[in-house]
Amino acid sequence: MKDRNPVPPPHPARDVTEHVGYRLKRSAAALRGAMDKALREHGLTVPQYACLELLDEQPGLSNAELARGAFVTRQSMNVVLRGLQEAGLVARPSTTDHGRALPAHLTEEGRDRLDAARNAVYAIERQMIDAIPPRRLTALLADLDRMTEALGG
Amino acid sequence: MKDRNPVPPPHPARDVTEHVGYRLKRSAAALRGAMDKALREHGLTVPQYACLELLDEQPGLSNAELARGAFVTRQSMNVVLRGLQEAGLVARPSTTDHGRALPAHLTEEGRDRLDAARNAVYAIERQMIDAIPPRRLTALLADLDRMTEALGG
DNA sequence: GCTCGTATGTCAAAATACTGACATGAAAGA
DNA sequence: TCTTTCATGTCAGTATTTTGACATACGAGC
Repeated sequence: MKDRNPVPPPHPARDVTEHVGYRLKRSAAALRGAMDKALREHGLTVPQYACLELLDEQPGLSNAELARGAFVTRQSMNVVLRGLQEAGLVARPSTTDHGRALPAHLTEEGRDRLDAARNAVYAIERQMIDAIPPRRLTALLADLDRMTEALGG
Repeated sequence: MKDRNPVPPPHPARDVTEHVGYRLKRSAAALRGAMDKALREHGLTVPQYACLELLDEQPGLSNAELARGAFVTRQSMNVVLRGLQEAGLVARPSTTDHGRALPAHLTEEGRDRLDAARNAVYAIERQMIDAIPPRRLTALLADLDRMTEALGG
């Protein structure tokens, strides 16, 4: 019978639910759930919304760039992009004169749909912000960034 | 031609990458990626690891309880649980004398595998913790909790 | 010119997760 | 007791995401 190998926890915690990773995942899951629900009324999924938002800010992004911006693989974003094109929200040329990357951009309808959905998403963002002391918002963002960078994200 | 409907952002931000939701998702994605990579060497997926960790701490949890603890649906956890049972890491009675919930528990091999994988996961946890000022760790956890609760998570 | 390395778009297949649905078991209330 | 309500386990189907692979296109270095 082998002995168990008790690993000292990274910080004082009585159980896994007190670990940073667990809390982070829980918050992300709550956010995802709230966004799923809110965006469903606008006929959009979370990756679709993320794609529209990125394109609104940076028209001409390629599929690979959108994938990195939305934290999914190129292949997943490709599927998302096809759906958005089929829905008439995004347009993309079939060829390009330089390189392989095909620059995507929003259509008029895409912008309208994004504007409508943004209200719902911003309401969620506000819920999160209002839940924490205003003084700590910048610190929170900075800490999230530091963790992300430490993980090579 | 319709006018666009500019929605005032929830807090001063030049672009979406400065929104709380975006940062949160990015951190969670980085964590997920790091855990995926680390756990692959131990032949485990993230949901599988989460399941083992929950069962180590609370033996006898049912499928539904594990699902809630790992932030997935009952159906998804059912697949995970089947895989772990097939791999001999988890055991579950086929019947029970009271109720429908079937209490799961780790096997000897399951505990060994968990102990091995925990080292890798704790190293990641430590990377995150070391990246932020020690004084802010408690505040960070509290803020994450407040956001989660605000979102009904 | 040529090769090597890197980045991109896309196809195919598998893995993973979800929604919808149904039957079972237990607790609470009329 | 009977009914209602709720939680659970599980099946089926669908949707989503990932891994693996390949061809293409550019730039750096020789």
